[in-house]
Amino acid sequence: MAERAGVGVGTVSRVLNDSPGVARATRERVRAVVDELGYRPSAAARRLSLGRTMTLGVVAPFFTRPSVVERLRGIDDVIGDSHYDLMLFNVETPEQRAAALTRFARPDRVDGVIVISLPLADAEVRALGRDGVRAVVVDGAHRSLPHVTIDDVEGGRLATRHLLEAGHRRVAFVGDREGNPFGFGSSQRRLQGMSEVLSEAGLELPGELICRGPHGRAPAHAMAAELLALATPPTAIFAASDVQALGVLDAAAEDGVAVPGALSVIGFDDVDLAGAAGLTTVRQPLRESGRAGARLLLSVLGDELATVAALPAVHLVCRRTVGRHDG
Amino acid sequence: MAERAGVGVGTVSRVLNDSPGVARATRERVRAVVDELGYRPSAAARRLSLGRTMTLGVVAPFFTRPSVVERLRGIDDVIGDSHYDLMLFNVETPEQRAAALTRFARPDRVDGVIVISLPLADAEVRALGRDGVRAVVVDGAHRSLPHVTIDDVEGGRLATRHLLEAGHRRVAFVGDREGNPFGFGSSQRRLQGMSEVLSEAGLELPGELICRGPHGRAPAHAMAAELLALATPPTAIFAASDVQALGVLDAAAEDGVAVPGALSVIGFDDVDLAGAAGLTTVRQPLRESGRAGARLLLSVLGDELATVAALPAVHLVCRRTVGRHDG
DNA sequence: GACAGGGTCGGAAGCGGTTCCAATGCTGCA
DNA sequence: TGCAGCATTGGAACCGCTTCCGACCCTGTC
Repeated sequence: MAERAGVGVGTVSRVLNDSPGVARATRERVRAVVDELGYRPSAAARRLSLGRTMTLGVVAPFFTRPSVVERLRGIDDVIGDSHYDLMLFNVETPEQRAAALTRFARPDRVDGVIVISLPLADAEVRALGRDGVRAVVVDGAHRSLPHVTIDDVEGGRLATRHLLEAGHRRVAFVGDREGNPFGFGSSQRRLQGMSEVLSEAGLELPGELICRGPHGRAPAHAMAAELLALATPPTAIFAASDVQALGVLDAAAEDGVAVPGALSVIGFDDVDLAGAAGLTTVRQPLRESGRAGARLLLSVLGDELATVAALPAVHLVCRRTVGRHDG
Repeated sequence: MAERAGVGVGTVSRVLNDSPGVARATRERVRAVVDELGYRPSAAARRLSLGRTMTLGVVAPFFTRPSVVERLRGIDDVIGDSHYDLMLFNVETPEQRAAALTRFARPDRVDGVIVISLPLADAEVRALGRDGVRAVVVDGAHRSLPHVTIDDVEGGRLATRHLLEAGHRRVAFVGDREGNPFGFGSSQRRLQGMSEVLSEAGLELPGELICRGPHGRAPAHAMAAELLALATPPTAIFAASDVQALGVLDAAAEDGVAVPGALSVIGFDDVDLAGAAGLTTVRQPLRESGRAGARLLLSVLGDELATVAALPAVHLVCRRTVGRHDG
């Protein structure tokens, strides 16, 4: 913006930023020249000068999980309406995980990050704080970080009670491996809710009925196949996610086990896939959690006074994969 | 990086960028100090100085279409391994569409953009060129832009032939509205393939069997309901996307029309949902198209000599929604 | 021994904004 | 009429990096 408007650089800057202290006439003249020239200030220069990037990052085990996509939608709902740009960092390997924190989540790139489904170590959180990168966690928690989570334990209870009410007594669990670097404490907590309900009902949960492995449809398929091959196979399986429930369904189909006739299956999340597959599941507010996380980050950054509304509670969505069992 | 290493700023820069002209001893000394101090150069300053952002943008009607998510996966596969950051811009309204081009796709934010499923006007392409923002198009085409597309017409033929071979003679089409600002020439081209095959077979395609409306499951549901309410309803429906096919399935379920007994349905894309719903569909290489688009952009930017491999051709995936019709 | 020329290196300028401070012009009041 | 004080404005300094140019040191050559 050559000072073709006949004013100083300072004045142009003030006009563009709606800063006070510019006479109305001047302001209008500058504006006229600005859109006559189609002038757009350089975001790059602005970032350097301001020391803020006006960019927010999302770090997530991204495309491998439909639940994450749904959360991203929620995040975009909010960020899209703000003045921030949205940057993505996908994590699928330990190297990427490290890179996300050391190279991507830095103040010269982003003002803040939303971390999805990734447990953060204390040292990592400290590093973030030291660098001045604000962070919030979605589907996870850290003592010193704002976070949004759902009641996974309750979700586990809901699912299990539903199975029990349908008459099942021998139910198995298929979930994520504990303590993996990309984990999912959530899987473990869902199992916990399950255990609670089971033991309240005076039922056993033998180790052979607890399967944990890598996330994904195929691994779940394999685990379910083992369950079905047991001398006394379970009559119902609770999967810690819909994707895994689909894997269980695959195994049942392969073995010719009727669902819900011979085997009942219940999932968790209620992603689109679950609806299409007619899967009974525990619904968690995925998109809303993304929105809440984004709002949280904006408010931490001081950009929004907005209150972050409470998330809807988890609840059961009954479809066609749970049937009565009278044993 | 205070010049604690006892060298000038120029030297530090040269070391960090592996530029020549630095004595090996000096280079090593600087490197030592760098990681002793945990020093990281500021991306913001670098961008300003370089005049490049080392950031790539994706502009897409993002979260509303699972096919787009799949393409994004492919894009991330490639960009994640490059030196570029990935920025996202979601388009769902005409305002967002305009903003994407005037505010987001600018040289101070991104070096290049991948435009997905959005038809670009000549003026828009010119503006991009003038600003020096490189662009490639995925699922779309523009005379003067590199692009990756599949053979939609052939896909339409494939689907229709399959239906014809199953004995159907009265088949309908459910697709996207023509010429919408977020369109999808692809829908139209798929219809074209359908028409070709139909007329080669000496069959009619009356206007009442061609339904076009907004993209999405619900609108497709509504359109299919109208088709089913016809005096002589179609015995098969070709939907221009899986999402729309799902909507057709919804309508059938609502009306108690058996699929594939009384109605056959075939979709397009083969997204996860299709598999879960047992939908017969035409598979297009979504993820690969994302990868190809990203490679194309990198090569346009001169960052990659990589050849962009040809995409696999579209082909039929037969599942459970197409049945024989003997009329 | 003087000098040309290559290898290294230091640091000023420049990228394009924001912001702070000083300068200017007016207004109102004593 | 003189001056304090506010509104407005211009522009230097600065953000942290890259790059270009000039300086310096050494070597080899005649």
